[in-house]
Amino acid sequence: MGATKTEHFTDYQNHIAILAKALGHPARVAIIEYLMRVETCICGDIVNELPLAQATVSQHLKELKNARLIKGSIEGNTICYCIDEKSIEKLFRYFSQITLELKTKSCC
Amino acid sequence: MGATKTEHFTDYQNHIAILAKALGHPARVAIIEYLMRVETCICGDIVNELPLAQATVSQHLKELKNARLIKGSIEGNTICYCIDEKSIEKLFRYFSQITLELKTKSCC
DNA sequence: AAACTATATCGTAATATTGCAATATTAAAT
DNA sequence: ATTTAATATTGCAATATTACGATATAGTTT
Repeated sequence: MGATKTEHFTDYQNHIAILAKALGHPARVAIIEYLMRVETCICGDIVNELPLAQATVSQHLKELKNARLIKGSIEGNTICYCIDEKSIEKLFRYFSQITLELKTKSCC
Repeated sequence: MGATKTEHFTDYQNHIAILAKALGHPARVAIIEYLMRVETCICGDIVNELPLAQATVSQHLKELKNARLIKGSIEGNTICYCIDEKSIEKLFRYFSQITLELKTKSCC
């Protein structure tokens, strides 16, 4: 007990859940927002932007990377992070579809 | 330590995180999908639809309700659940905006 | 090479989540 | 009033997440 029973759900359901879960923490939402705000992908500086210790930020970045919401490429001494369009687009399409279908329903 | 430091983030960031977190489990994604699939809002039957015990499903429904992703109205003996448009639309707008802004950036 | 900088990993404590059996609650049917 | 049904709550074990200090790693600068 205690662990999520992923095997009972479809790949699609699991993937949406993984993406959503990765955004299920305000620090990680803040990281995405920061990456949007800066011109292109930024090298470094994410730690200074957040009210959390360096180790904690690094951990949050790792989770965003594992979910493929961001990409990081090593740029000499620093690491250049940016948003992974594909994942955001998948979420966009998901909520877009639900929003659209909801319009055809007469509900509560 | 251990608890999320919500106070350091904006209301908006916290709200997006709460909505995303609620969808951060495949069972809850499956519930949303089921509510989409059926004609209007459905009374009952959600438990039979999922590969989890009744108590577990009830808990997942509670979390979706707390995040305001679904609404439940008592209908005599059963409960009528349906998706809360406003929350889905907020997520739609969020990812819509990111997708749009990403197009204006030349990145990785 | 030694010092410095940026980021990752380890270890660990506090807290949260997941899942379920058992039990409670509430309304409907008999 | 009892029984039946649908759903919620409680209690608990297993597991995951959050946060951070300390330490490791790897590239840069001197």
